[in-house]
Amino acid sequence: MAKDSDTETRILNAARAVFIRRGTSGARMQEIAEEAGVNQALLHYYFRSKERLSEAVFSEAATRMFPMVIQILGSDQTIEKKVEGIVTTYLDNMSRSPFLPGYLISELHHHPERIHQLIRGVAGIELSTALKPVLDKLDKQIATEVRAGRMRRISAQQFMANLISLSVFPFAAQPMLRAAFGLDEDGFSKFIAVRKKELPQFIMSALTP
Amino acid sequence: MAKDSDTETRILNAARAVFIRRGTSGARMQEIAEEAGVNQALLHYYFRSKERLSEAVFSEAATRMFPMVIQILGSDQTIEKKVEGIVTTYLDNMSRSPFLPGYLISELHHHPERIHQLIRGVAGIELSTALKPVLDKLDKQIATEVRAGRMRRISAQQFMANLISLSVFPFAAQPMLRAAFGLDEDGFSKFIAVRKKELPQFIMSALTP
DNA sequence: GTCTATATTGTGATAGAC
DNA sequence: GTCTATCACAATATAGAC
Repeated sequence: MAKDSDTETRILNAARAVFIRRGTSGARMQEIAEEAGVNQALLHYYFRSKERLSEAVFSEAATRMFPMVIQILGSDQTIEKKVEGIVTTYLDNMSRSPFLPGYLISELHHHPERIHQLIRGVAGIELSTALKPVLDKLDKQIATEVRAGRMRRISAQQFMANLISLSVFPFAAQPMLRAAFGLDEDGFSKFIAVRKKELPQFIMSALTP
Repeated sequence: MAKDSDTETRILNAARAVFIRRGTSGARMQEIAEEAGVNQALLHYYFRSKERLSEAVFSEAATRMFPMVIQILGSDQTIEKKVEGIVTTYLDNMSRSPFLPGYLISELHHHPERIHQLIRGVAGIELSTALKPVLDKLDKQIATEVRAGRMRRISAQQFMANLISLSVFPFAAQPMLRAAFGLDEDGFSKFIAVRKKELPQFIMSALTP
């Protein structure tokens, strides 16, 4: 039911913006209150503490990041479709939320214990438990392709790490890349657009014997 | 001359550990003082403020990260040697400082203005200015290879982004990868060792027609 | 150079009126 | 549900003795 201008929703929206911008330690309840257009006491009325509010934001962010790769890599598509699916899905998603990767890396770097909070919120199980069958299935699929001479040997782990690295890192390192290449916001978007077109070919070419 | 147990050096070492672990906002002067085995007042005696101390740590970290790629990609080696050089250098360096990428991404994400501090400390010039001739030269080198039929077309920017993504991202996302793959510290090291061997082949295969 | 106070401000959280 | 006022403590920074 909750209208988009519900006080609780407005607070959560403001919290998301501030936590992602400042990080959990750098965020101030006062700034969140201002951005939500309410006073600081209301934040505690709805979320009890800064800690709980930050957990709500983190869980939501993690949920937007992790299920996709599991769903796509665990599907019954060809390797080529999976590569395209990961690249397209992540580049599109991250283009809409370009600060998500940096925020998640930052949070997990400074609060590694939060990793246990991952996925559990969305599927009720541990991340590695959810991923295990996906990796096993992918290893088998790759083995079949290798035997048919259509693919070079690579473990599902390394395969997945390469896909995510190539798709997500440019967003996580966006400030560095922009400074290094001298790109403004629009230039960076174009850089990503090129990537979206070329990355699947690049990866498939690396996988083909 | 400065002995390794100089008070100033001990403070800087402690600051490096704490800032990298907690981030600039999360770090506490008290924790740094404890880790250095001195009291809080001495931190201000040597570095005047938390801000300045954090700048010292950040500059040092940035300097350990960025010059390598410029040096290697700007050299006169073959593309293959450059790929090998980047992968080996970064994987070795990051293995020794596995928290560096996460720290730098985190800092630059929450304090993007710090980007201007980059490189200037080491070469006295802007990052993009230092990189421009390197990218131009690399573009020419790639064009030559393409004309000779030895390489697929790719821009120096995308080429460099791919190299760094594949080499650095796994360290930046270390907490996620370890949770996802169920790896302990040793398991992660082995994962990186495999990467060091396979990544150059993977990349060269992607670049070859 | 190094220490022990201490000043001063910032910040999460709560009490209580409306 | 929402506000103002305020508490309690954390954290940076400084003064001044040794």
